Amino acid sequence: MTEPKIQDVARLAGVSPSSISNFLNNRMGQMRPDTQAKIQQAIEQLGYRPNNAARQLKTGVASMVGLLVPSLANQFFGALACAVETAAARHGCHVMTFSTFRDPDRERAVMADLLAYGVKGIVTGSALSDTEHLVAVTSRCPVVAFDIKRNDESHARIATISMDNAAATTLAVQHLVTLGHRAIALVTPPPYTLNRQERIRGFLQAVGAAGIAGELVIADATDGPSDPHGDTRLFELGRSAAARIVTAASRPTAAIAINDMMAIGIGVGLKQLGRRIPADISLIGIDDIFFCAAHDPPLTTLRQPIQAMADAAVQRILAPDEKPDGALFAPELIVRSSTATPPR
Amino acid sequence: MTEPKIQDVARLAGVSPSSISNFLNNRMGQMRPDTQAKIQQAIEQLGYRPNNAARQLKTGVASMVGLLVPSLANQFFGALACAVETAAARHGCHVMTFSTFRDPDRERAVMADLLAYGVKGIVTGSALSDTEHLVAVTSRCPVVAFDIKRNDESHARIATISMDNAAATTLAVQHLVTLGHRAIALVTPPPYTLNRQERIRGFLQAVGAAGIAGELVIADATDGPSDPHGDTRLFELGRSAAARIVTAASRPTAAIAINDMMAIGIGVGLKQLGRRIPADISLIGIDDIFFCAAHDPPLTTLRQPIQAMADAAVQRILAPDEKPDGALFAPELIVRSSTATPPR
DNA sequence: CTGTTAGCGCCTTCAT
DNA sequence: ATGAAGGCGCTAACAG
Repeated sequence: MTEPKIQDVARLAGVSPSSISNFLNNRMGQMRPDTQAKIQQAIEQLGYRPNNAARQLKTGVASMVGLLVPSLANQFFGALACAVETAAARHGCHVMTFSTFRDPDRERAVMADLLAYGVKGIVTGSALSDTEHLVAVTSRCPVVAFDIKRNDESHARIATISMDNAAATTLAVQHLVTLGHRAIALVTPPPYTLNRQERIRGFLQAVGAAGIAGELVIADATDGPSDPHGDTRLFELGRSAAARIVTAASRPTAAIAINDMMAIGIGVGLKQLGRRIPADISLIGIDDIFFCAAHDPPLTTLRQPIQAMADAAVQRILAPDEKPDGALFAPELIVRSSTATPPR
Repeated sequence: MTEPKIQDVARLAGVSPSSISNFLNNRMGQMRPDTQAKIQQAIEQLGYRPNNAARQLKTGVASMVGLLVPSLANQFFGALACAVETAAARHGCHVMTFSTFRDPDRERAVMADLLAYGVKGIVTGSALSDTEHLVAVTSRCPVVAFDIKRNDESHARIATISMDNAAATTLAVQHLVTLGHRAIALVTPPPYTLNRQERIRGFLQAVGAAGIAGELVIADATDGPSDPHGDTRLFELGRSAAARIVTAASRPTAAIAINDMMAIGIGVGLKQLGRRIPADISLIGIDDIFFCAAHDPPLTTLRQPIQAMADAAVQRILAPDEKPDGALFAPELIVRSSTATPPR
């Protein structure tokens, strides 16, 4: 239970602690090979590992970046966390992840915890419930946001990573139009976030450009069970929205969901209503979470390039001098089996 | 970018640093209320947060536990990470999570990283690819495993948290037998882990006790794409195993999958073969991941009490003196719509 | 090329 | 009830 320290290694190797330190930090510029060998052997013999706390205290920086997500139990954010971990590893960094459960107080608290750990920067995939507070954090370390509510001047110091949300819905509409659809619905929760607003804008624009009917279905259910993990709510919202798609005035033959979770809910709702997908109605999601492939039928979707986005987010923090890797990331249309030509 | 330190607070509050320290550690025994108030105000005014690295260096322990999972992109382990985070929070602890991607070298490396951070203990949900190494780690800090390959004497120092795996399959069989099934298949990858062996044992035993036919389908595909995230492989294995269920000599009218991911794959495969669930064949999974509810039809499953298990794992590390909270956790049968009476 | 030294920010006796 | 002092393990000058 008592770890060997740098002095123990130095003693065993017959050199001074600073040589060990140099060795550990790859400052081998002027070190004789035999010294290196001795050090290496002493380290292994003792099973020595440098104490991160001491190192951090001395250097002032941890080799950690912080990550905030609504919940790791949410498939999308689990995948995001995985991508961020991979991205950080490329820079020799570790990731400390916190779930906020969409609780503003908890969000504030874990931000403070992250700061106390001396993280090099914070990536947040959690909605910004308290903009003021987040902005304050930027004075302590770089902050990169994946989801942002507004995009005004107060966020100048918050870097934003985003897919081209308008392009996603535009591509979806174009795919559907090519298939022959003339009336399409977009199903979304209330557009509180910029992401959603952009998706709506892209939808409206594409539908207008194609000269077809666009039906906006805002699914809002305050009666649902509270949902700290963020999965259930969207799913349920989608399921209950299915009826509104079916009864919409413009008689849509296809539905675009604000994301895959909602699409899956819509799929279940539609089937309960006796509609077949895609024979009666086509369905498209956004994100490309794993279960799109397992859905019945496999779900056509617009894939978010999560790894590329995570790479960019981490790069903004750990290598801010490199060229900012693109502003908006392009969604990729993944055609599976939930879209087809409209009935009749 | 430069954090206030304890001295700054002391100066502003007009007291000594140690009073601040006492305040921070709730050693308020002899402190005058007005002093406390001054300190409190100074802290808020400066936005002061104690430096974790310094605290840890001094006290020797971090308030962190480590968590190893194959990948957070895997739904089950995302949920597990979430549960562990919640459990640790109850003890005022944070969690540092690493994905191993089932790479033994990486597993070793991140274990070492965790040790270097001075974690209080390590929870591993990753298969033990290198038992020797893990055992070595137990001399540095407590280790709790969720999934273990063997259970021999060498693991005496590794605490194990497990659902009663045999009970899960037994319950599944009993549920099916009650429904009227007389021939049941268990579909599993090769039983490399104790978990799987136990599930098989429970299955065989229950099937024998009921006097019905039990078909063991070992799905083994080395030709599949490598799958660092662990989702795809099981899904694909399930899908390709569907044909073997259908053609099995005992003509099973129901299938139990080793877990939900595989069950979902089996479901897709069965449908591709033209079989309806549950009309033609019943299907049961194990775990109760979120998508069971979204599956078509909603999947009957044996729920793992993840939160209770996470609580127990964390307790073993952070409060080892309390009574060990049960050895085996009971699975809970969640009946949805994928099971019904057999055809004819 | 390697050893010596002086803290990093905090906590913990021990005095006061 | 509060202040002073030493050191946790490591790194980064600077000596030698």
